[in-house]
Amino acid sequence: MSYLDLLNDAQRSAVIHNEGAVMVIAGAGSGKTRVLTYKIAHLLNNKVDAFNILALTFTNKAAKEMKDRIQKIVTGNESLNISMGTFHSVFAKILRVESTKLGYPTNFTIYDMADSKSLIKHIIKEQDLDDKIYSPNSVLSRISSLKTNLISPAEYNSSDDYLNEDKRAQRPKFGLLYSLYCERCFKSSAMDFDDLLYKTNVLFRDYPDILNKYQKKYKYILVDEYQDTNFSQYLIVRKLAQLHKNICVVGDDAQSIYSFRGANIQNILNFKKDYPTFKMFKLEQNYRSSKTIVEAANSVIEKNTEQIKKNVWTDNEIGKNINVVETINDIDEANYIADIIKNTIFTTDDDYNKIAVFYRTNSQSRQLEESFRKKGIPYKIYGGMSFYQRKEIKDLMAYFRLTINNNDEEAFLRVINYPARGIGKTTIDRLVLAARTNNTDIWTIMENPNLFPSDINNATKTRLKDFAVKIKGFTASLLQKNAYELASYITSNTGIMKELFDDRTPEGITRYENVEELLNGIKEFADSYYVEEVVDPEALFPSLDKYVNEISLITEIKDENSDKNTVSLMTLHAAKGLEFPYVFICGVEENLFPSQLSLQSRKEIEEERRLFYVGITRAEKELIITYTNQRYQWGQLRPAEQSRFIKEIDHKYVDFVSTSEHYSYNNDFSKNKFSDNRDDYNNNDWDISEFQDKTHYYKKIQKQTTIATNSPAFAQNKKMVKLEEVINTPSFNDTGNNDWDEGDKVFHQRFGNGSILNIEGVGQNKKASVLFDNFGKKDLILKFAKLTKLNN
DNA sequence: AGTGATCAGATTTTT
DNA sequence: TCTGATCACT
Repeated sequence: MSYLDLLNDAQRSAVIHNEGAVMVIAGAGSGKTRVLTYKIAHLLNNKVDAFNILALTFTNKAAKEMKDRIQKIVTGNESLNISMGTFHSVFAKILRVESTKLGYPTNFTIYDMADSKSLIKHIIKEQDLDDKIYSPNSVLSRISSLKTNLISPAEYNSSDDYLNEDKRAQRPKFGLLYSLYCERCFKSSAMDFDDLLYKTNVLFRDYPDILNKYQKKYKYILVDEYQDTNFSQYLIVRKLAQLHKNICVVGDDAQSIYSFRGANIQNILNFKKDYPTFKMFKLEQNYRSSKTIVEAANSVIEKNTEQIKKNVWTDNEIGKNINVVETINDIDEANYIADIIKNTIFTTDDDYNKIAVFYRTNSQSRQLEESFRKKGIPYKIYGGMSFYQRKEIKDLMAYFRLTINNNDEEAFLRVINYPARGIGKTTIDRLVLAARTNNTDIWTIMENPNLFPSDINNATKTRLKDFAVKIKGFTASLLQKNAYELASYITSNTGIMKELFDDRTPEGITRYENVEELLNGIKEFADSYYVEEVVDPEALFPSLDKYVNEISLITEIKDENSDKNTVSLMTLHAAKGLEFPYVFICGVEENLFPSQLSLQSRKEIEEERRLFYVGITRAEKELIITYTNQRYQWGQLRPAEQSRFIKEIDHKYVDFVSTSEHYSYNNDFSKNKFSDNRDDYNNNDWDISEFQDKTHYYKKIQKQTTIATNSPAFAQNKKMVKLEEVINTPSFNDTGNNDWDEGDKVFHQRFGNGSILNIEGVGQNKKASVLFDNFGKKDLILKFAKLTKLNN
C-alpha cells in the first residue's frame, strides 16, 4: 500500500498499531492529522467496518477537515459511515436517541451560551439577588466547571465544603442558583453545552445496557487533541473503550490551551493508569517550519516546568530570523502589518491567503481591519460574532425552536413579542403567575385564557390565544412541510419578513439578506438531505427539527468564500491546528499577552506560554511579532510594554526592529495630534483605496437620511407608511375622547395646568402641543397623556 | 406598550 | 469606545 510509504517511521508505527491502547504525542507540525486520517484509512483497509469507528475532535473545523481528508484517500462513500465529529455533536446525536430514558423528549433544545446567560440572569433577578455579587458570567462559569466535573446540584448542596466555600466568598445562594438553573433547563426540555457530556455520563452510568450497546458498536475509538479534553469527556471515552480497549488518543501537552474550560492534562497521565499496556509513539520531526522557527519555539516552551519530554526538530532550511517589531501605538502597529503584507505580496508574488495575523483578544481585530481596508488588503476575520449569533438569525431560530419544542422558555421569551404584538413584560408576569396559581402551564392558559382567572385583560387574552394557536399550528406542520417550506412559512406568517423588509436602512437590508441566507441554507439542507441509517420512514423526511438539530452545535456557517484569496485574521486559540507561510502575532505585550487575568498563578502563565508556542509554530517561513508602546483600550490611550514572552525567545533567532525609524514623520505627527484626534492620525499618510469601509459608508448614508427627513419626498414616504400603520391598527376607529381644540385649558397629572397651542395627527397618533404654566411647552400624544379639560 | 435617552460595564479564549 | 440595560417619557 502506497500510503504507508508517505509516512516516516514514527508515523507509520503509530498508524499500523491498530489494536489496544495507543497514545500519540505529536509535536507541532509533526503530521498529527495525517497520522489520524491514515490510521482511519488503515482500519478501513483492514476490513474494519466504518460503523464501528468513533473519531472525536475538539472543534467542528477539525472534524470537517478530517472528513475531507479521509474522503480523499478512501474510495467510495464508506467514510460517511464513521461516527466523526466533536464530542458535543456525537453525543448529542446519541442523546437524541436515548433522551426519553433521562426524561427528555427526543426534540430537546440545545441552549447556547446566550440562552444560558439569559436564563441565569432571569433566575438571579427572580431570587432578588445582586447581579454584581452574583455576576451571571461567574455563576455560569462555576456551574460549567461543576458539570464538567460531574458534580450534580444535589451533591453540591449536600457538601459542607462547597457550601462553606460559598459562604466565605459571600455567595451563599450559589447552590440554590445551580439547582434552579438545572431545574429550569429541564422544564424547558433543554440541555446546555455541558449537559450534552454530563447527561451522556448519567445515561451510561444509569443504563448499563445502553452503555453496552455503544461499547459493542464502537470497536475503535480515536480522540484528537486529547490534551484539551475535560474530565467529563475523559470518562465517556473510558467507559466506551472498556469493552474492546482499542483506543487511540493523539495530542500534544505543549499545545494545551483550554484549561479555562476544564481541559485537564491529567487525562494524559490517567491514560497510563487506565491502560497499563499502552503503546506510546512520539512524533518529533516537524515538517512545517524553518529551523529558526522550530528552535525558537522550543526555546520558549522549555520555560514551562510541567511537560512530557520530547525533542521537536526539523530537516527544513534555517530560514529567516524572527522579526520583533516595536511600534508606536496600535494604529501604527496595524499600519505596519498592513504595509509589510503589501510588501510581501509585492516582492514574493505569494497570495494573500498565505498570510495570517493572530491576536490574543477579538477586540484587537478592529484596528487591523481599518488599516487593511485603507490599504486595500482583502481579509477575513475568523471567529467573533458568528452568523448564528446575529439577532435576526437568533430571532428566527427561536421561532423554529419554539415550534419544535413548545417548552423552550428562552425561545418563548424571545419571540412572544417579536414582532411587536402587544404582549409585554406585565402580561408575561401575569401569565406566569396565572399558570402557577392555577397549577398548570402557560400554554394551557394561553390556549384557554377564559377558563382560568387572571389579571390579563381581554384584548391581551386574544393576542395570547392567537400566538399560541399560531405556534401550535407550526408544530402540527412539522411532518407536513419540509424544513424549507415550514421555515419560509414561519418567516412570512409571523410578520418577520415584512418587518425586516420594511426596514430600508442599510443595516436593515443586511438583516433581511441574512435571513434570506439562512433560508437558502435551509433549502439546501432540505434538497440534499441524506440519511446514514434508515430506521423508519420519518427519518427520510427533511423536517425542520432535523435542520435545527444539525446546526445547533455549529457556530460558523459554511463559508463559500473560503478559497478566496484573503489574509486570515483570528485569535491564537482559533489558530490551533492551522499553518501559514507568513504569520504575524500582534499585541505581544504584558497584560495583554500574557493576559492580565492569567497573572495570578504559574499554571495560568504557563498556559499563556503554550498559547504563544501554538502561535509561533503555525508559521512555516516567516514570523513577525509586534508590540506597541501605547494601546487604545477602554476608550483610553494606555501605555503598553513588551511582553515577557519576547524576552524568552532565544535572541539568536530574533532581529529587533522599530517603526519609529521607518515612520518618524508619523511619530512627530502623533505627538501633536494623536491624543486629540485619532481619525486625523488614522488618515494620515495612507492612501485610501476604493476598497471602502462598509460601516463608514453606512454611517454616511445614515447621516444623509437624517438630513433628508425634511425633504418633501421623504415626508410623503413617511406619510404613506404611517397611514398604512394606522389603517392596520385595530383600534383605528376607536378615537376615544376626540374633542380637543386649540386654546383649550387642560390639566396634566405631572405638568399641571396649561393650554393647547396646536393639534395634529389623527386617531391613535393625535398629538397636542401644550404650553404648561410651570413646565413650558410639551408635545404630548393624547392617547397617553390623560389630559383633563378645564372648564373656565 | 413602545421609544428614545442616559448610564454603567466591559473586553480571554469556545463547544 | 461600544454595547446592553434601565429609565423616563409619551
